[in-house]
Amino acid sequence: MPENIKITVNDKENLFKEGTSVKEIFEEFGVLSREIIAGGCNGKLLNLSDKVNDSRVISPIKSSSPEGEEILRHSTSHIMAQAVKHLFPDVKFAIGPAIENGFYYDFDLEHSFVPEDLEKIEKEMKEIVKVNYPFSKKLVSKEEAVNYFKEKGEIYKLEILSEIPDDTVSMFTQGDFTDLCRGPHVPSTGYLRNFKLLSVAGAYWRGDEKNKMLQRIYGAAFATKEELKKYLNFLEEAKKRDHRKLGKELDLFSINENIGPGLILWHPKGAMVRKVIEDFWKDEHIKRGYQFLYTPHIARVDLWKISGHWDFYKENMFSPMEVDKGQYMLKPMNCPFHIMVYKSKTRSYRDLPVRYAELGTVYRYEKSGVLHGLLRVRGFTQDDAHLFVTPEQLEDEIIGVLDFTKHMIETFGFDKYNIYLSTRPEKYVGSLENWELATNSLRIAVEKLGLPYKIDPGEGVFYGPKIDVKLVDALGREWQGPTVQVDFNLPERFDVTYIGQDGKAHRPIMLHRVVLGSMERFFGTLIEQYAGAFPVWLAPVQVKIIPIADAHLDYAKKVYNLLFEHGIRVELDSRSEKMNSKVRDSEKEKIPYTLVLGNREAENGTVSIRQRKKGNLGAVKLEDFLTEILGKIKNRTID
RNA sequence: GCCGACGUAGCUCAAUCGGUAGAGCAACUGAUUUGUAAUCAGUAGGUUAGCCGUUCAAGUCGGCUCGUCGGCUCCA
Repeated sequence: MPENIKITVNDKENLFKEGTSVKEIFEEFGVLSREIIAGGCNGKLLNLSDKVNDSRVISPIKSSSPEGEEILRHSTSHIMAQAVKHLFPDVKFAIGPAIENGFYYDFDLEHSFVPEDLEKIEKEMKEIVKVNYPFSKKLVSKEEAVNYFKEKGEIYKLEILSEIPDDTVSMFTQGDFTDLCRGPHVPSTGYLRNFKLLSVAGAYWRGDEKNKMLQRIYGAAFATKEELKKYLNFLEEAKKRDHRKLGKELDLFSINENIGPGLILWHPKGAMVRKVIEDFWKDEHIKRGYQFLYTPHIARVDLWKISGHWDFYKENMFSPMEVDKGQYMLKPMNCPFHIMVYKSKTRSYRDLPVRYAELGTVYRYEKSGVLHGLLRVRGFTQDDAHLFVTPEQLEDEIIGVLDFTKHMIETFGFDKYNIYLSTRPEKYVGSLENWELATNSLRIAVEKLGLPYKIDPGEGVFYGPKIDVKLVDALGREWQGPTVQVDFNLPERFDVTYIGQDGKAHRPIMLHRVVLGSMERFFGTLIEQYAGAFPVWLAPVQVKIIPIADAHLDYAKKVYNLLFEHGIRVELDSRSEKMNSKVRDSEKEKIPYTLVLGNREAENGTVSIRQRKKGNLGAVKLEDFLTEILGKIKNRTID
């Protein structure tokens, strides 16, 4: 006969039936963790499925497993809510989930939180931790919960409750604070020690801009002090990689108030990097059978009416300008222009696929609050191309584009990016058959190339399925970069055709694609990828020559001329400064190679190489250095 | 666009209770000629984002505008 056995949970003795699983015990208390340690059993880890047959003290480990962290973070959001309630009794609560690296909670409160409030809240949270309130779970009827929150005036909780279909709901209480919550939670507030409140931001209730804007407090929370420290350190390091900061420090680009927000000035150094990228981009396009176009920046409103942009995209376009009684608009896209080139004569199936590429500068009126350095701007140059293909060619062309994209990402050394395949949304144009064909082609292409991807179901644009590559910035935020999009819409609108073997007109399928995204966004993520220390082939200045004294200027000029003649981007620092000072400047400019030249070098025909971050590497023959650096440039070596 | 914070010399920052806007670096001039991350001295640099207001007096307090930052929303 199974007997009741005593098990200590949350410092209280409880009776359980023999053979109860660890999972059941924790569910009872609303406490769950993947790895569970049982104190009193020699520190042996118990699995959730283990049965308990003797008296034990059970508590969840402070786990760094994903589930454990989520529970920890969610629990931390509860004690933040409790702390806020203590300090601001009028507060109304919305939601407070765990997120990557931490948590947030949305509050409705008259008073606007200021940074000092975060400190106070954090202090109060530490008090709550100190008291070590147990988290206790209680199942109540929905009606009971409604009454509870109605009395407290918690309108947001009531709204959530009204959407829960179940008859019973669970409530979690720690100390004087009770929240509607599915759980699970850690056993008690004492488990939550490694957290930090980071920022306060506005957020619409339910993420809908028609709703009231609430105040959201973000925090970080980890299982261990080390992990929290590591994360806070990461945030500090990320600030140093910020392309906006580096753009200023390295004199790459600027944005001028008088010119306008979101409009980029490329300074000489930034423009040089862009030139290198563009040259490479163009060469690769020629290799892959593309033809280049140049098209205007403005077009009559009529064009945008045909394309549909006037009806569906107007709020994102700069206002029309009056010219000779007609209206012109800045282009937000290049596609209609490319279509017009295609349509400039009758096309045969023999001409297909047609691949038109252009570094096309477009202007989009982005809302002021979304602008972000180089990563979200109002004027930018897409490395655009449009392909006109037959249905039979679709798959091969998509593979070609994705292979191209992969080649670019690898050459530029990106190691952080995510690929998404977006499928048919509810509202769409084109035939189901074509959607099927295109979606499959995209899937086959991405799989053939061995690229890991995720599916975004229903997230495709109305005119066709697409694959997006999202580049990741220093803080881990995603920015859409390369993309290939199938378009069933524009060929219809513009009545694009080709004459088939049967002598009849057919509708080609159109592909839009960018392999970098835009020059601005790509450059921004590139700066963050390398923290401004570009590989030699991309560096705006590849070599800095530092003569030790004026006496060495002649030799320095000789070295300079030789490198310059070989197309190396070289600068000679002939200022009357100390060598140490010039070395420091060169290092701060993140120049890959610094050559220090004095008597020894001049006599032996050598150069003393100082490599970025590595320090002095000693002297080598000038010719040997030339060979090495030319090799690295040619191979686009990534250090 | 929305919520909040912020805006001082080219850059990084200071300026107590509202009482003459300062420093370092950079720039310029001169001296210095140096062996791997800052040579010394001097000079110049400002309508404190802009406008309006309160006040004897505004970088500082209030209002509006512009811009930036963090989010939200948006992102053909």
